[in-house]
Amino acid sequence: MNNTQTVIQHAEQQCIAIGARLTKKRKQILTGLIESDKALSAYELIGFCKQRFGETLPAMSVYRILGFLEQQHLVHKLHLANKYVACIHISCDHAHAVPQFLICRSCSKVKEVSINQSTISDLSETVKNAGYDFYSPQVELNCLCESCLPA
Amino acid sequence: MNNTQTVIQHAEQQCIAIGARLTKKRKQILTGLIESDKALSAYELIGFCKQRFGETLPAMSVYRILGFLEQQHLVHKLHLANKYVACIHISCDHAHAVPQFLICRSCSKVKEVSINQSTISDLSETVKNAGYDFYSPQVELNCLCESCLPA
DNA sequence: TCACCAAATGATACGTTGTAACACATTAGT
DNA sequence: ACTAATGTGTTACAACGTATCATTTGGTGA
Repeated sequence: MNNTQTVIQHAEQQCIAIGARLTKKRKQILTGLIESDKALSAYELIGFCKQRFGETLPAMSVYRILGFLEQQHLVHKLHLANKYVACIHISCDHAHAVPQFLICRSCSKVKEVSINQSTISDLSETVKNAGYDFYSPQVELNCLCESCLPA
Repeated sequence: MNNTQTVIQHAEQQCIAIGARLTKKRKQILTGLIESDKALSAYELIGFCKQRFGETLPAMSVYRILGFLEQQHLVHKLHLANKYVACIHISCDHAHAVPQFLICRSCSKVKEVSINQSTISDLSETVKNAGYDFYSPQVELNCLCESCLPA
C-alpha cells in the first residue's frame, strides 16, 4: 500500500468520525492534490481526474468538492494563488496550528511550514493594535523555491 | 488645496524625477485609490472614473495604468483580494520597508501597517530555512476591521 | 513648424476563475 | 421499496485578466 492510500484512509476515517462521506469523486480530487507536490487550480484538477481516472468532472462539482474538503481540513485554499493543496497533517493526530505556506510563484510548489509561535504572536499583536481581528489566521508568502531560484 | 492634490503632486514629482509621465488618466486612477480609503478592483476603478470624470476607460488601459503605478511604487496590488490600494508613503521621503497589509474581508478596508522588524526577520529566517526566497516580500493578512467585527 | 518616433491609450477577442439556479442521481434509514 | 437528504450534473453567467493589433498623443530634432 503506497503512501497516498494511507493518507486517503486516514482522511476517510476522519470523515466517518463526524458522519461525513468521502465519496469516490472526493477521493479522486484529494488524490490529485496528494500526489502532486504542488498547488493545483480547480481546472487543473479537472484535467487530472480526466487523465488519471477518465472522469470528466464539471467545474461546479470540483469547487463543491474542494469546499467540502476544506471544511474537513483536508485541503487548504491558497488565496494568493487561487490554488489548492492537500494538508500535510492529514495523517497526524495533533491539532492544527495556524497554517503557513510558502508558495513558489514560478512553479506553484508549496511548502507548508511552521513559523515560530512567537512570530505568530507578534503578528496577532500587530493586528490587534490596528483594531483588526484575524478572519482566517493563515499566512501565505510569495516566494521562489530552490529549483526556481536564479542561479 | 486638499490632501489628494498634495499627494498627486508628490507623485508627479517622483515620476518626473525618473523621466516618467503621470498622465491625466494615470492621475485619475491614482485619485480614485487615494480618495477611497479601501481597496478597489480594476473594474471598480473603471466605475469611479466614469462617475467622477466622465471617462470611460477600457479594462486593458486600467490594468496597464495600475501596472505603471505599481512600478512607481505609488500603488500596491493586494493579491489576496485582487484589488489595489494607494501607497500611504507617497508623500514621505523615507524609503519603503516591507509592505504589510491588513485586509478586511467584509468591506475591503485596508490598513497598511508596520510589523516589527524582528518579526519580519523571523519570517525571512523561516523562508530561508525552507530553502525558499522571497519573491515579493509583502505580507497580507485576511482580517475583519473594527466596523465589521461581530458585536 | 513640421515630420517623426516613442510612449500611451483604445478596441476586440479571448482565457481563467468562480458562482447561481435548477435538474437529476445516489445514498441511508425506515 | 419509499422517502428525505445528500451529492452531482447542466447551463448560463459574472468578474478578473491578458494577447494582439490599431490608434492617438507628446516630445524631439531637422
